[in-house]
Amino acid sequence: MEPAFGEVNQLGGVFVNGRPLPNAIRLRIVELAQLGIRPCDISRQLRVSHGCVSKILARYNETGSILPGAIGGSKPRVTTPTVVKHIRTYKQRDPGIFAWEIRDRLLADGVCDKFNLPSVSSISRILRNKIGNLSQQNNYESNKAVHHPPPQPSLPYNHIYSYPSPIPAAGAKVPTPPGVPAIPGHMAMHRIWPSSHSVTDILGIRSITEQQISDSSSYPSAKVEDWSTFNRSNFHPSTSPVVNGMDKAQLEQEAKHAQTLNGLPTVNSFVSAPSMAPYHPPTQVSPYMAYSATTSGYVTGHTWQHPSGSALSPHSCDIPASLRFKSMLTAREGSHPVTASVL
DNA sequence: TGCGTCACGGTTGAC
DNA sequence: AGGTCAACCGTGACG
Repeated sequence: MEPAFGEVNQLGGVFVNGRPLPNAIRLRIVELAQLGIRPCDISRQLRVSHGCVSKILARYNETGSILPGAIGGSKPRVTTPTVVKHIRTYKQRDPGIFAWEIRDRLLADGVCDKFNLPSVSSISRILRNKIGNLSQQNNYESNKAVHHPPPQPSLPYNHIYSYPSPIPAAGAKVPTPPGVPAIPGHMAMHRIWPSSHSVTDILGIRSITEQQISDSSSYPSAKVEDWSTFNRSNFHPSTSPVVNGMDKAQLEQEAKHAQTLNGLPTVNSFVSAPSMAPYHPPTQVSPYMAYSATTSGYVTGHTWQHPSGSALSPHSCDIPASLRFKSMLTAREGSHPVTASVL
């Protein structure tokens, strides 16, 4: 259940306890760091605790990914994809087979050893939940030739826990698991600064804005995690109306939200925490929406609406910070066209 | 003052 | 269906 309220940290930034920061913020942290902004300044500017900034940067340096890790779930201890596949095979060959027989077979065939042999109840659960009864299985068999892709190849189950496709500083590669769409570049960004010299680009706003459309994660919550979540749940892109692991309708809706925002970049629209009503969503809008991980999204949006009517902007920058930052950029980059969107 | 680290309270999702 | 557990999260405090 998503919390109805965000919390405000010591810096005045809004966060949701237990949930990752929105991608836009994470991305921005990395971008600012790449500009040479000190972590402490990033922390103040984005109103994110320095511990968090430190952690995100450290992770980025280590993995090349800005994404949070996969939250929740647990590693399959015994019911690995391979085991499931074998159980399915046994069941297909002998629909009347008992769970204990399957168990014996797994052991006899060397699929499992005595240490990772599933219990009879586990096998029953697999039969019930993952394989279904025989008639369903037969339907599956007959249908899959028409619509369904073949069962997923068994994957080493710890791939699930590997970082979702970090893009590696050195250009290397964490392979995208079969059946799993590659992570958009902005999610595991290249460590190459955009070539465009507009401040918008320098600030990464364009990439973030583009993210509005492709980034499911208005708030990473279920969204970002989807990159890993659908890994875990054997998501298969060709069997469901999803786009990159997102429900397409939801994606479109969120994209529409993003596009129908007022469009003002609001980097300067910070409302200090003390002036904020304790997160007062007008409706049952999730605070995640407020985070809408987009540059304009995380500063505007239909979400954190201050009772006075001004949009709240969790994690947005205050004016002095922005100006300070801008001057830093100017000094650093020389003169670049300053797009109005930033100011 | 800046930053790495860690305890804490929280969320999540497979089992 | 609901509890458990182990993963993750960001904050805040400490050194």
